Amino acid sequence: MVLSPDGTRQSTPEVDALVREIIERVADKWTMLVLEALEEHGTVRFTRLGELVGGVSQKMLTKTLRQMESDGLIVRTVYPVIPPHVDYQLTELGHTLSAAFCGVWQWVEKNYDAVHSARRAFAQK
Amino acid sequence: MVLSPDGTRQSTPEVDALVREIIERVADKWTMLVLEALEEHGTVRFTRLGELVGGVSQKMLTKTLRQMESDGLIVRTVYPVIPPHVDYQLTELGHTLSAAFCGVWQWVEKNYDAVHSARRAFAQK
DNA sequence: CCGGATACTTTCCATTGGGAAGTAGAAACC
DNA sequence: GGTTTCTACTTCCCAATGGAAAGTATCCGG
Repeated sequence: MVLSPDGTRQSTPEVDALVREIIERVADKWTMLVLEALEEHGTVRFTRLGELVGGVSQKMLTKTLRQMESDGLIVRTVYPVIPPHVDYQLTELGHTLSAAFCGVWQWVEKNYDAVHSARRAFAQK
Repeated sequence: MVLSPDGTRQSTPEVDALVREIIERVADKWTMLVLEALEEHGTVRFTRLGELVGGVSQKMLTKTLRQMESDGLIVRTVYPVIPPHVDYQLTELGHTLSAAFCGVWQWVEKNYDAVHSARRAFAQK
């Protein structure tokens, strides 16, 4: 691995591409909302998760969860019973990503007033 | 405004809706990439910004920039000359959002290896 | 008078995403 | 014994979104 004198990774085109690809995956509203829901509620089943996230179609919820599972952010546990029982929870990696997003949530909670007044000001021009 | 004893805002359905709406706006790949490009390069013109972001169509770049302007994240300055000259820079609000996203960038730089190996492991099942 | 420069805007088409209905299979109800 | 129920999807159809490329406006330099 290419390292700078201070031990951090260097910014090579290859690394940039990898980082960029993850950013595009992670900067997705459903991913972010699922992350939040799981962080707040721990282990949650499919239907409940849909309710917690709110406004998500089952199709997109399934897709988002599969992606997050494949990226190592969540664990999907299937109990082979009928009716089906599947639940989801964050992995350690998922928890760390959730923590990284914490600053963004705080920013929104702190600044939504500012954004809305900016919008009003912009609207009447 | 509704405040908790500790002075933080309470989580009411109205506030949740506002926060949610901003999250959906901000959790967008182009918004995040534009934010990053402007944070790193300061004042940038349209075409250059497109190059810095990379892979963005002019249509989406325009749309993203207008949204960010309306949300008070960036300032758009038009110099009435020909050929046209327009440049963009972060507002103070934009800088604070960029700072909030800092943790996410760091997370990605630190963990993209973990994500990619999770993907490989997931792929062969 | 043609081409170049810049910041869009428009048009056309492929992809994405929402809504609703369908699927599986045992168990509980009538 | 037939029917409804329960959950986690999957599929189908259609509307909305986004990309690629071409068009627009305007002046200046050759």
